[in-house]
Amino acid sequence: LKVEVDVKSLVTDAVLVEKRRGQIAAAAVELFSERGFYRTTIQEVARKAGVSTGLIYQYVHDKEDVLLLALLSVLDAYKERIPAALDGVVEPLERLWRAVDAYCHVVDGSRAATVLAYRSTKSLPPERRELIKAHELATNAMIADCIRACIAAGLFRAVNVELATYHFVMFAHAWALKHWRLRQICGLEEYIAQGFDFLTASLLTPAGRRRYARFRKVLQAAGSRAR
Amino acid sequence: LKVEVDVKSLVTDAVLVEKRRGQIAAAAVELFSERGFYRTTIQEVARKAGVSTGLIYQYVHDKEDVLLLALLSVLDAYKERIPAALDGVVEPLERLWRAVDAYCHVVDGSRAATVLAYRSTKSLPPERRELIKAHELATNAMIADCIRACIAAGLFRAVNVELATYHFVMFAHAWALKHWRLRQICGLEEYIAQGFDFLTASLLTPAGRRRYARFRKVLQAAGSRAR
Amino acid sequence: LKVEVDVKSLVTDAVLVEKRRGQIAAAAVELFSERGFYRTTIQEVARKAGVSTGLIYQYVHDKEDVLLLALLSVLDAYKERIPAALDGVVEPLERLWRAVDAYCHVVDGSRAATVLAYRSTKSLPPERRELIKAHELATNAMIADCIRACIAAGLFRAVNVELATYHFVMFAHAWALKHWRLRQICGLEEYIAQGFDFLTASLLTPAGRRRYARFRKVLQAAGSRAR
Amino acid sequence: LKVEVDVKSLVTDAVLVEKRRGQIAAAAVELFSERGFYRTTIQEVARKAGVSTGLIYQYVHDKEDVLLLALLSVLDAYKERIPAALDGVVEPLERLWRAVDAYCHVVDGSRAATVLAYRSTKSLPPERRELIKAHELATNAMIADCIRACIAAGLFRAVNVELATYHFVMFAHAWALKHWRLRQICGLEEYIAQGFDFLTASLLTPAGRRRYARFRKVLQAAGSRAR
DNA sequence: GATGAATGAGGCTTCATTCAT
DNA sequence: GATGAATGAAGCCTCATTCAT
Repeated sequence: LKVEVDVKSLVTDAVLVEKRRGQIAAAAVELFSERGFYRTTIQEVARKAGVSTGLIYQYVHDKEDVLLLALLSVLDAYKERIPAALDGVVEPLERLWRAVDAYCHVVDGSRAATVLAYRSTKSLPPERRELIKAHELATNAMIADCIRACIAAGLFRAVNVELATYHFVMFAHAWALKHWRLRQICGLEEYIAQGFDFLTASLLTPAGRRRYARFRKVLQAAGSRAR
Repeated sequence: LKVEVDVKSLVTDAVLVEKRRGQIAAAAVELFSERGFYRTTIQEVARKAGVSTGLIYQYVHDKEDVLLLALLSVLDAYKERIPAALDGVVEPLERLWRAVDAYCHVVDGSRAATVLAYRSTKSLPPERRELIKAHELATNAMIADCIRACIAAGLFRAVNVELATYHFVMFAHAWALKHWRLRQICGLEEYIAQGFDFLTASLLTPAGRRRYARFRKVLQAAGSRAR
Repeated sequence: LKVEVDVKSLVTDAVLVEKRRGQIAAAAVELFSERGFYRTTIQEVARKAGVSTGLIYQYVHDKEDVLLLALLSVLDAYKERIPAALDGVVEPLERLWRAVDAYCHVVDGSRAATVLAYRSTKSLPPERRELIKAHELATNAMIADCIRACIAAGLFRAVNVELATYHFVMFAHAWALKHWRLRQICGLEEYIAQGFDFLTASLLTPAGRRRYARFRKVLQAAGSRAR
Repeated sequence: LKVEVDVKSLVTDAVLVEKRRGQIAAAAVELFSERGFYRTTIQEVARKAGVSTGLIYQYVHDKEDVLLLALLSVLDAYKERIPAALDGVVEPLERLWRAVDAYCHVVDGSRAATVLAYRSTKSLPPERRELIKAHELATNAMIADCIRACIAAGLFRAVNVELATYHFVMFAHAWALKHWRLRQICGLEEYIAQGFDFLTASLLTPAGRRRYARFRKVLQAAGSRAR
């Protein structure tokens, strides 16, 4: 858990701070996701984290800071998993696919936390909220970069990249936000495959289309192998 | 405000109930949107609604019921505006466009309320939550029907309709959910136009494409006329 | 209890506000005097006042506001009793004596509260503290006026009136502040008589001295009659 | 810092105990004076004293014991400074003047601490409180002795010595207690001079008056020399 | 039907004190 | 002897809900 913010702590030992905040954030994500921020008490977070109530306030200023810690720990997952998924992949279209695939899998892995972000970001004071937005933009940029590369390679039309990015982002988030319905329609892999097809169809140039056609089999084969 | 649920009221006069609930819901939407459900007190709702605290509990059982009232009043807007936008339009593609356009405008008209729905639906007890979901599905169905009509008319490919619908729905919601960023990129009309183009490109058959090409000018002309 | 300050209240009925604040202040004076401000809980104040905890916060913003109410209610006693004691008395020396006598009796009547003022004024936020100081100055002014009249009548030397006033004021307060020792030395009446003699001896002109000599008997006779 | 009480310490080395308690008391006086006893935390005292939280509890049993230490360290100042000021002076009137002058200067040197004593003594458990009272009586006795000497020398009337003492004591304390107002009226030296004049005028016999008249110049000359 | 004062349970937060290192 | 992280009881304050008028 890398928290770049100065959620001030009374404790000096940096390693310990890291460890405790990790515990607290993990417990908070779980409880806040389940019950929501306001329905969860600090006592419950403490109990689940296996520490005392007072301890939390040595590592955090506010209950709201606990929320911040929780949200950041979720966002950090994106920052780690997407680059990891892209590692070593050079072909632009494949990179985009990997990024979107990773994104959706992270979302799937912590659907409740994703929903939590939508529910609770507004519960933060403006300054904290900005931090969350910055993280989101950073994540989006990873998708946007892939799209830009596809355009540069002549595979995609020259669209407004950021708007296109939001289609992909909302598509990933929807898996969590509308999971209550989507899960009745299809599984995650199919959701990703169909969605990627759908969103990509708008973007592909004729050249891109040819490349994609060849590609798909490989990708899907890779997909089925991986799972 | 048509609340089909039995939010039990101590008052018998149906007309009065309707009126009071309208007042309460309107005040609640405003306050909940601004401050969130938990940060808003019933006393504040009462003050804004211009009634006494006690009165609210004669028309509602719970604070959660006030939330339900608020959310339903928002959802009702869709139920009214989308059909209204379709009224008298027969051409399938135009119907879809009108529906999406109306959807986005409703969202834009009460962005805060849309965000509220995402934030607060989970604060409802399961039973109430189902009600909200049902409303959402009903709204989605209006979009889905338009898509189905396009498919039937040979303008769209035979895709999974509900998945396609969600792309449109999320696109509309995104205008509220990500407004903090999107507004920096483009205005609402351009957002709708570009987004409709984008999502539609995936669906159009060659025949549909021709029709759409002709169509666009008309639609946009209509758009610029309307606004 | 006249509280000229805007300790804001959520309750609108002015009469009720007056009544409730009276209850709260009375309970607070008693408990704070006994146990001190910090050792007394709001719950205890509520119980003693015969109201619920929450009720207090409809008439007061803070626990500190309760302290303010308590202190002001004490200070108000001076504002009422001293003028009352002077009512109808014209002879300057007698007026001073009456004022000091009344002052000391008020202090004696609520010794604990007087000590409370010394203990707790600093617990108030600066703005509130100023209010208390203003009240104190107003009370002092009543003594000072009497001294000034004696000077004008040629009974007292022309000393620095305010410094002289403080000798009288501290003398009265000492009865409460050092009561643990003073009560072992003499009773209140003797304390007042000796103290007045003592402080007055410094001030009297020869003319004043003659007048005082005649006076004393009358005053003391009045004193013994009254008690 | 000589603490004659058995504030029990876990540490045996008497010199170390002395040193540590000195540190703690000094820090406590400063913080308690500023913020008050209850608003100051032990952690703050520890930080200001440059030691760890836990260490304090090796030299003190209670937070209340820290207060006791603090109050005693203040009272000790009187015990040292007043005798020092009297050293070598034999003339009774001068001795009284020196004692009062020293008293007022000590008060002035730690006005906040003087106020602290008035605010916080009641926060001590009765047994501890007695200790403080004993110290105060001891200090008073130094003044009382001077007064008694003046009476014995025929310079003062035969008044109730202890009551007279309290006039001087309250006069000194008032400089701290009412400093917010007194400082606007005069400086310390003038306060002392005028006050001494005032209180003394009541006591002097004709013989004393003559002696005092001669004396005053010397005293004031000494005063202006010293400062 | 409407009012709004009153209730009191519940949660966040502080901080004196302890204890393992 | 010293440290400082950890504990958890306690208190202020909020606010959903009730009920007498």
